[in-house]
Amino acid sequence: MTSERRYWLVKSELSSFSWDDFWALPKRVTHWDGVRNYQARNMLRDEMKKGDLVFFYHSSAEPTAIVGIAEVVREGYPDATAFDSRDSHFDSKSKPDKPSWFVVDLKARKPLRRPIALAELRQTRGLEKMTLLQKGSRLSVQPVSPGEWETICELAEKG
DNA sequence: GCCAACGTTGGC
DNA sequence: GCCAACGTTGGC
Repeated sequence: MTSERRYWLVKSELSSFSWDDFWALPKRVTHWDGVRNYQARNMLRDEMKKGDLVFFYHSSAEPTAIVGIAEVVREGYPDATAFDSRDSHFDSKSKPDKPSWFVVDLKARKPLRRPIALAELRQTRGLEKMTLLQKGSRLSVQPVSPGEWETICELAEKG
């Protein structure tokens, strides 16, 4: 292995796919499908590598928070929901021989000892540059720096 | 290529 | 439910 493990954060609306839903899946593995943003697509397709670790974040929740840690277990491959006309994420412009959208497989590894709410992240020194905290940041897949990762894990451990 | 209109995200 | 911020679309 020449490359360092990298870190990411994915958002999910509490009501559509929660950490508990994730944890209850067979093998705790899911396809991270339905992403329809090119910046996020590029990360799913090109950058997220097997073994990378991923914070799982609840949006539209009370409170919004990072709640668990997942791992990339399969690297980018075409998003089948884009090919299915009955699926809400169907995209007629995406063809199996020239797919527009990609997924990775994620496996739920462990819940944080306690959820870390957005408000707490905002108050934490060292996280000022975190993508999640930038004004207007809406990316549903985003990079997390090693320093940010460590800071947040320590916060969760402190209890 | 510009940019107004529109749809979506997501915190509050 | 509101609305600011953002990305995409499409007329010109």
